[in-house]
Amino acid sequence: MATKSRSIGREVPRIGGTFVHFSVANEIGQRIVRGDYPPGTILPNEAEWSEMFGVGRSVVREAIKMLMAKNLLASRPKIGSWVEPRERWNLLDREVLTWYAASPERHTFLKTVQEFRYIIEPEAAALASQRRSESQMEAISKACFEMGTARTLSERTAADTRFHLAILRAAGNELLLPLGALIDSALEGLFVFVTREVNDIRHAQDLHEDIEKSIRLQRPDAARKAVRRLLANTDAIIARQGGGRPERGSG
Amino acid sequence: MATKSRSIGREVPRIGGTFVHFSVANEIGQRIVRGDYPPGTILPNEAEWSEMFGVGRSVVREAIKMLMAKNLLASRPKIGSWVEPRERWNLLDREVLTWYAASPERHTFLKTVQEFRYIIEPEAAALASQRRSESQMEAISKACFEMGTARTLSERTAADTRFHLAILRAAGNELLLPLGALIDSALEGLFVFVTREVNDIRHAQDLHEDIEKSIRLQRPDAARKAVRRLLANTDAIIARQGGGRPERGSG
DNA sequence: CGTCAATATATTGTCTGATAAATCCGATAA
DNA sequence: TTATCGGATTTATCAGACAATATATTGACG
Repeated sequence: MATKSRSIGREVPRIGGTFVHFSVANEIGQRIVRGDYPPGTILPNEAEWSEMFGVGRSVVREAIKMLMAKNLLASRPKIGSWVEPRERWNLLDREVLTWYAASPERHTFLKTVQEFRYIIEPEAAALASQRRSESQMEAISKACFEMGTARTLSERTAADTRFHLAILRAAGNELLLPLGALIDSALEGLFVFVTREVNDIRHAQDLHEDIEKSIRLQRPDAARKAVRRLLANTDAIIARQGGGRPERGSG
Repeated sequence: MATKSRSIGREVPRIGGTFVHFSVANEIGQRIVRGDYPPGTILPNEAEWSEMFGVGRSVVREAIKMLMAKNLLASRPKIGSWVEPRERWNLLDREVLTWYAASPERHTFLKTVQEFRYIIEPEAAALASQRRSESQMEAISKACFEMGTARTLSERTAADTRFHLAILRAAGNELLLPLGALIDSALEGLFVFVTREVNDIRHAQDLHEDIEKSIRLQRPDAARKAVRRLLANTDAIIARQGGGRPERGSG
């Protein structure tokens, strides 16, 4: 026997922490969202997963429980586990979003997220204009400033994320906070589209500063409109760079 | 010894299905959201939960994994499990919402949800006006009609929920679907406030029909405004009935 | 007496094996 | 043909063990 199970976890790519059940949940979750197992499909049973990944059954079970908590699947004795209909998925869950963003449908994902941002962010900015505390304003301004002085693209994206998150926070409605994950994955997904043209960067920065100013001056309506302009600009960049590649489905 | 563990599960109230780990997750999750264990608190360890609820350790672990998936807690060897900062909670998760709605802070919850609905629902209705298919329109109209003909209050609430859900669906953005849980718990929480006055019911029904009509006639702007009127009406009812009881915090 | 390193200890992480419960499916009988 | 019963499969749950890890204590050394 010897090193029978020493290769554990080599099969499944390690992700957060080094805990095996996380990796397993990640792997199975990703497969589901990616479409490997369409809704209604009966998944491999626990013993099969266990052997497939080279981990104990308890690990598989805990991973499955995590996915059940996100409504990606459900299970019953004698039946096994099956993928839930897409309607039931907790799409707004951070990890599910990440898996979606990494799936073949990432273009659809990006489009959907962008549209969703049009719903959320203008109102969030408007609320922030009315409610932001001084320290919240500072956080917003700081992130905006750091966007301008960032030296690398990823630094800029990080500051960009902080900026939008700070606005959500300042809006003073805690239900908005989980949507930070959304913006997070959106900006990350946008990364490839983002232009390096100096003029475009300058313009984008101006648009961000418009938002910052509106919130600072406590002008909800101006903030709303400024956010819409920023989103429209982003859409334009996506269309310009990614427009040549038609997606399957509704052309 | 004899019936040592025969009383299993009697300790913890059974909820969904009859599965013990669900009940345990429910109990612990509810306690956390309710505030029994404030963020940062180290929770009882697995052995203690196990004994406390009279269930096996694996059940406790699976329950904890479910709560970890909702970002309510995290854990490390030697440390134990601790409650995550509220900012990280997946507040938009169906079960978390349910626990929140049942907590002592349910009034705050209701206020927050109502405000959130102002952000989401007008835009959802506007999108639905533009995109609804015929069958989606049918679902909306049917729910609206059934609200009018409902004979009991709970029947009416059920139809009300179906109505708002159908609009979300018709909006054609899948990220909106998880928010159905939000509306669900909102209407359930509103139940106690809802008036039985015939005039009020008549008025509320008119407001719903305005929305239905706007979507049917594909008038986004009218739909948006109609939804805002409905929400304002709801707010007024809450204020009228619950206004006498001042909440702690910002009066 | 103070600082640093080794060690003890407590807790989760993981594995293994066994029993219980639930449900589907087929066989058997009316 | 139908209804009932039993077998088989899968998850649900329990139990006990060892591994990994991080805190806390303790001891040695300066």
